[in-house]
Amino acid sequence: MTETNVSFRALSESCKTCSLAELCLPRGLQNEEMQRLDDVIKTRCVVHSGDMLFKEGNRNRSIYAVRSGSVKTFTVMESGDEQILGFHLPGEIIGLAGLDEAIHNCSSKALETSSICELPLDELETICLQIPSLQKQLLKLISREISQDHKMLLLLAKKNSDQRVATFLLSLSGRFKLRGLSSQSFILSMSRQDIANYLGLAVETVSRILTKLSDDKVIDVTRRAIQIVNHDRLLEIADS
Amino acid sequence: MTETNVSFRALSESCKTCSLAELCLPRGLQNEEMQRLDDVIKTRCVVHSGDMLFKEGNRNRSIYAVRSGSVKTFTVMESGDEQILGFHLPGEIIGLAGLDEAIHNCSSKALETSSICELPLDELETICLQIPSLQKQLLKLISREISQDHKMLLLLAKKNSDQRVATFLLSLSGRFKLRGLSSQSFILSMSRQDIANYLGLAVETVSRILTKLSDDKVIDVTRRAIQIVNHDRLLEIADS
DNA sequence: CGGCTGCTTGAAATGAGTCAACATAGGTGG
DNA sequence: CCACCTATGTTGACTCATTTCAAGCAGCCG
Repeated sequence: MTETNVSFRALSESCKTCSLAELCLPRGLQNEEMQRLDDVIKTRCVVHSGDMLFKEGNRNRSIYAVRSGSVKTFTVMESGDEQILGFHLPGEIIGLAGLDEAIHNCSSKALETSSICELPLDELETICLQIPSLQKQLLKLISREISQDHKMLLLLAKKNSDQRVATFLLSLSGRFKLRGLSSQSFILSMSRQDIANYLGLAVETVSRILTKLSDDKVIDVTRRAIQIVNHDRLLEIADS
Repeated sequence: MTETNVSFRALSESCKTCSLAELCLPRGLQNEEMQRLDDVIKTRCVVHSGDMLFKEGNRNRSIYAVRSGSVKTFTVMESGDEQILGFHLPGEIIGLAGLDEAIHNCSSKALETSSICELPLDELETICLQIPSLQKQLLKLISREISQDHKMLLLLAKKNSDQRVATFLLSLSGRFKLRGLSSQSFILSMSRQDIANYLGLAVETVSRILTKLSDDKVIDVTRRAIQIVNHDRLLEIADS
């Protein structure tokens, strides 16, 4: 299910504070330049929970922008089980890894009904040559992805289970806030299993920690609805 | 200690198979284009074991190429202890994270006497606008960094200590081979402490596993000298 | 030749995983 | 619309891999 003629301007205005917007907004692109960007966006597709966006091994030099909803990216190990590499909210860009092989080296699946835009990289690169500030922004975006991954490496290498879950909740909270949504209360679009997988823990551990945090009045948990009651304490736990 | 006038051509020819070379070689740049690249390289500096290359928080939009020797990159946590993000061999490029803030968000320290080249990003970007293939290469390079980090996330989230150490040795082995060095026997430039830190393990665990691998005739360990005796078995252990 | 740092080894402690049972919500079909 | 069924999530008891603590060893530098 795809529609054409999605405007980059409309896209970026729908989430002014996020990666996607930054791709074109910060340097104040000219109208003509904007038009060029708009032309790049070939398709916008709507996917439903469980649908695959792209698959590891797909020959497709594109990146994708999440417009609404949320998705996860993951790789599948030889053993068959998956490792989740990230959860992606509206305005975030995915598919930045594996551009070197022109083959996606991770897969992406929708966590709920989501709207996604595809940006063919070849065309994006061409436009970057014409709009210097756009090239800069693209580099920044990718660089930020690396920084994010580094934070995750630290989490997995050094933090214990309490710290991991607390850090995870704070990360989501911060990202919701950035998008003008409540940082205090939000709905998890991913299962406990997905959270556990992402954080390198067992489902049972995640469940226990959420229960503990709830008992301690740090958060309030009702199924997938999270309310952060004591933000400071959560921060304390995350960085112990 | 810096010298000027380091040629990109010389640089890339000294390690034909690695990231640095790929930055300019694959598309067959013209001589004139090569000259532009050469001009970008401002300084080449020689650092000694323990010297800092760049520091977290430094305001410096540059990336660095390891010409000889080896370095580690790491962040320092609130608690004060460091998390090593990667070890970097000749031909590899570092400093790709944090370009978004124009501030290094990790530090880098030499593991042995090493020669490093600095590439100011602003100038590199300018040249990218003039040489389209260079822009492509730069993107590929950064993208590969992300792929590498994703492999590491998987390692930390899913692999046990045996698998981690085996994977680490195989990674080094493969990278040495890529550089025309022996993939069978090599010297570790990093301490057990650094390996443990990088792999999210305790020093003692790393030591024990190396001893066990040695007892099992999979590798031969003499202090920091490693010899891979049974490569297939090591692969088996890494992916179990 | 000390003394230092890096490495190894053993024994004990523990955090998180595994296994198993149970609870609950949401979806499906009678 | 209700009853059932399956998914997902929770909880408890036990196990085990890895860490921690402690001690000893070996190479290396001044």
